[in-house]
Amino acid sequence: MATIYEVSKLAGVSLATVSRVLNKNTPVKEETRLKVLAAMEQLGYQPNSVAQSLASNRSNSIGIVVPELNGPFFGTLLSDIENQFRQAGKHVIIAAGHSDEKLEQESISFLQSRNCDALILHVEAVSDDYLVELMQKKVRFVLINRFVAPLYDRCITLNNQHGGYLATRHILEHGHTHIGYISGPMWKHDADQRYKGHVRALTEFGIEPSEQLVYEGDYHESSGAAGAQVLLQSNPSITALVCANDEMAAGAMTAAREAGRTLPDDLSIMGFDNVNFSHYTFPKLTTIDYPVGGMGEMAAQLILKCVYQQSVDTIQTVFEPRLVERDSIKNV
Amino acid sequence: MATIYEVSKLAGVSLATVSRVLNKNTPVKEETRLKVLAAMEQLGYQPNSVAQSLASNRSNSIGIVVPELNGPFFGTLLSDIENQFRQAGKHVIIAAGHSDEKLEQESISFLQSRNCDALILHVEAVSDDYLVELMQKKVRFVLINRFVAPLYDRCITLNNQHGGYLATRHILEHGHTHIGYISGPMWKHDADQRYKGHVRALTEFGIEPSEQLVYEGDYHESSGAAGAQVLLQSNPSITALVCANDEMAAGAMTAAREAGRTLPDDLSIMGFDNVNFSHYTFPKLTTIDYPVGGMGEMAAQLILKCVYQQSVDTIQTVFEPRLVERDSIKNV
DNA sequence: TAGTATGATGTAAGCGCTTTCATTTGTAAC
DNA sequence: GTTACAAATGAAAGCGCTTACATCATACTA
Repeated sequence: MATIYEVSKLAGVSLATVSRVLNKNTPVKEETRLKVLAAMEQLGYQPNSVAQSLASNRSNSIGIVVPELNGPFFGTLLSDIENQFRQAGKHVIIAAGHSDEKLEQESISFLQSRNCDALILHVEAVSDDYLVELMQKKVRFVLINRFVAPLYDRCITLNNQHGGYLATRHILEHGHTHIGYISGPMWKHDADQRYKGHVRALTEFGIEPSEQLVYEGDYHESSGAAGAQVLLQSNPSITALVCANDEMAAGAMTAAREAGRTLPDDLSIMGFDNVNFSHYTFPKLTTIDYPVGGMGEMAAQLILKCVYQQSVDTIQTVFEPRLVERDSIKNV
Repeated sequence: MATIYEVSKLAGVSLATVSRVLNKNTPVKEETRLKVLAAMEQLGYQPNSVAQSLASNRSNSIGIVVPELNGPFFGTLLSDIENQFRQAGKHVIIAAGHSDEKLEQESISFLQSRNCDALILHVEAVSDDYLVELMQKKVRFVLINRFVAPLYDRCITLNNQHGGYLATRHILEHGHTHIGYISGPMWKHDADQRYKGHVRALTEFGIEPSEQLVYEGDYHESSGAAGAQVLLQSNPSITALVCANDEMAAGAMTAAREAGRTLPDDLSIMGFDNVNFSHYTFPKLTTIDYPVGGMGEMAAQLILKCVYQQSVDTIQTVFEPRLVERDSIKNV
């Protein structure tokens, strides 16, 4: 592999000049520039990004922590983030946090030791204090799907409560009054907010929220199935089930059918997230769209702006969910 | 951030000694080792991986090119690869090739410029010759889901033909004789092989393969729907549909229902891949399991062995598909 | 006791770049 | 032809580490 030194020799200029045409940060006479470019071409020169990083103290890499790498939700997120950065000549390093405090912290320090210029964090188990400390240590990062007040300007969030509200309101508008709710783990902020939205909608329609009608799941398919089974058995009068995400909704569909219900006629089911498989279910799932893609892009933009000083379009930090009507909801 | 220099000063030893306790590659007296470790602890020392890379000419990073970052298939692949490397203290840099020759090449040289120690490639558009050239340039890489003869020892493949055979044989064993086939893009090696397996099974059962019964899709859901629509309309006697992947099978289900068929009674549907949403469909999809996870792990192992000289369990390069019976196939 | 092998540690030269500061060159004003 | 100033370029010092080689202490052999 040719180095900058060989290029400089061939072009008859100094190292510094080659570096300058590379970085375009200092004017170089057009004539010399062309000589240098020709030399690079001839040698098939490729800058060594590791040496660049060491010398400039910038790695042009962004670390990302997400709970899981697989799963429809994070795939989309990663894909959109990668896209943005790729266009800017940056690259992403990805680590999985598995919703575990220790693993999340490990992932973060792993990425820091990799000299990432910035981090994008979708973390759930780590405390707010830990994140605030991180900021105080001058670590540059953006938070996705989490709001921490002292970090308000680096949080990209979804209005989860409004999403939960929209979901249940839609069901109520179809005349349902006996509505089961399968929540996510309540210690997760988004699960809590979605549930709050659900309660708000019920209240607005004059229905008393009841603990009997709530099952706390873990966002996985199997807990959706378990939840549906439990709720339908103990409350046979239920005509609709609101699930805090699509995976659990899919599980609930299976369990509901096994409990003898015909979908959607005997039971309406609502999802949340609008992940890419949600129209593979039968009946096709009515759900709340979570604009993951947009949020990922926005996180990338925020970093491009704050860390790399690039000018970007307006920054938006709060995103709004949207109802996606398909076939899983029927009038009661 | 503390450097190795400060650690050496505090511990009262030389730079080299600190480096040695860090790398564990040269014996250091236990007593000194402890002194050094204590100094590191006290300073909160974290090695600078960029400097390490530059000095050692190893970046401890592995580049991965996949067609897409989202999608159930690649999510699983990435997840398993990341896991393996993470445990070994390596990290992965991911790029999307989008099944496009130019983009795939760009991704590869992007990762090379990032000084990856090795690459894992799931590429489809780039030519065999290009890959052979890459090998000749001493680029270290492993190929997933692709066989190129001169690179035989670095290809991790699935026996796609056998998978295609298993799929169709299973349908035939259920008494079907009018079987439609929705293939992937025939220029892709796996699509071609799966189809060959299909034909082999038909022949074995004494059925003449007919072009009328084949629709060439693109592996996406929509083409599965289109394929089902076309085939069922032009060949109403079809009682089973074999799809070259699960996405298209999901699309086919929707279209079949729209064409008035009841599933699985009026029409049996077979998938391929066993992606994670395949049991969200209704009826749950019978399919061919593609052991992505295992293959990703194996690719990682191969690199750990050849590039990082770690001893690993046996290396397996050809994987076998396996039938997964669910509910989408009925006797005719 | 001298001689030699062995293990532990130190010295210093890079790895391939960026960047500060100094120098040279070119241009315009006098 | 000088002088003054700006633009272009060069020289060289790092960035934080690894590693070949040199050195030194220690233990063992004869």
